[in-house]
Amino acid sequence: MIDQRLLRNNPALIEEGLKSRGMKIDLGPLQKYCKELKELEEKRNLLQAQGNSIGKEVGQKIKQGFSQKSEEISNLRIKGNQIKKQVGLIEEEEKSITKKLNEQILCLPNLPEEDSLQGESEKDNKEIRRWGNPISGDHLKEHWEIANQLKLWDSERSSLIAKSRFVTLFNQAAKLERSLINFMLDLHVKKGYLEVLPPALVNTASLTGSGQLPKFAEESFKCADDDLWLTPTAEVPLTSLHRGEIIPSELLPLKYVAYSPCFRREAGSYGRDTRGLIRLHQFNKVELYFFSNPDKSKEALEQITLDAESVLQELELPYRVIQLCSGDLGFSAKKTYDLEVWLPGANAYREISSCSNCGDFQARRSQIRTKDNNKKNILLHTLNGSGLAIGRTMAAILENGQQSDGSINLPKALIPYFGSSKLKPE
RNA sequence: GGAGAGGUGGCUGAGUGGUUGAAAGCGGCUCCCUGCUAAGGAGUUACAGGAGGUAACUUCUGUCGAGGGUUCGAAUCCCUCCCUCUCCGCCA
Repeated sequence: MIDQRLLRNNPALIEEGLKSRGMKIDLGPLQKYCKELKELEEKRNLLQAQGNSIGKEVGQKIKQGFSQKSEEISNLRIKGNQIKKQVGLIEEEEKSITKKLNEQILCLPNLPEEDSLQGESEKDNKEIRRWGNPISGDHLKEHWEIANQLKLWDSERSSLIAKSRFVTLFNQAAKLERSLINFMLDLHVKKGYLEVLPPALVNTASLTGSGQLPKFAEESFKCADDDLWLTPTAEVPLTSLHRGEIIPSELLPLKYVAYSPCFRREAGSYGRDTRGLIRLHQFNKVELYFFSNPDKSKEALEQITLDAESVLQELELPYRVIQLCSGDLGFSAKKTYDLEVWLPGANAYREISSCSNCGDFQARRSQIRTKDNNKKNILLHTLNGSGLAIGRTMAAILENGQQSDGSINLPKALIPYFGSSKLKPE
């Protein structure tokens, strides 16, 4: 969420930030709401102070022996009632303005980092570095072709069970999925992350806190009879892990790693990536998360990105690191690096991880704070990164490890988890 | 899902309408005493937000699970919800 103080005092700065995301927005009305709210609050505090002193006065008078029915006391009562009415009116007004304000302010995205990479879209993103030696050739198959030959999964049966864009893994693929989850969790725990297994269902407050609601309701699956949604990413429960807390600065950064299934409706992507493991309604993901001191979050983003990269390196998968330009940033992000893995069958790099510094955006929505050097409460910064998306990792392993005999060579790091160095035709 | 009990400051726990933001104890902090430690003594100590001040601080508001209500005044009375514990039912 955008800082209301900034909105009151320096809306031009916000407009500039939003413009670099390609948004043109008149903040005038919002600014007006904020100012009105501030004035109403001051007015209400004043009245409440008066009301409080009347209450005290009545108490004192009664102690002195005045009767409940004496004129002095009934006069005070009348005065108190008047004040109460006025306060009630102000509160109603505050509520209605707050509602209007929230409808809009909760839909404003985060502002890009001050010295951010400017650009309109994907085409303006910048490659930061590459790793590994990508293989290529016309004979190389896409991962769903490999899957068919090795009988790794079955999409028709998945439609029978659920619908399209779900997958049911069999045999070697099921085990490989499980191996990848364990491998990634172990790797990150070794680097100092605390392992968490959060609920897969989250409430509306959690989704609002991390930025998915209210704007992207159509992207998540909602339970009909409860205030619960299927989590679209472990970023949501991890943010809410500390919602409303003030975390002592000496405990920061808090580093978490969580495995979770992720559920996305993928509304509006009907034609895209219909085959294979790239775009599904349900997929598994291992997520990295930082609660950071505000002045350390820039370094933290580099760290979380390196930690995500280390998974690809251990798995011997070539990749590149892309910095997203301002126009391509996600809703909650200030700065983002995407990791793109090489898929030789598709002859392309595909996103497999997204590492973002959200600054105080989610922290403000979720009221997660820490103390600064003067022991003042300040919002902390949150960061998240996939480490990694499991399905896409499996696709990359299949495509990169394919051999002419139809088998798949697995990365050495997986052998202890999978129990074999190859996927073999049945 | 049903029945009962409960949710108070960092912790334990008292408080059922009136200067109660809240007794007491523990813990924390400061000072004193003491060769060191232990013990002892004196004092101090909730949190959040706003306004003012460079600051120490001053001041206002709110907060006793959450949200409403009654009242001049609510931790205390009423309603709704959430959570915890015990028992029963169901279930992996």
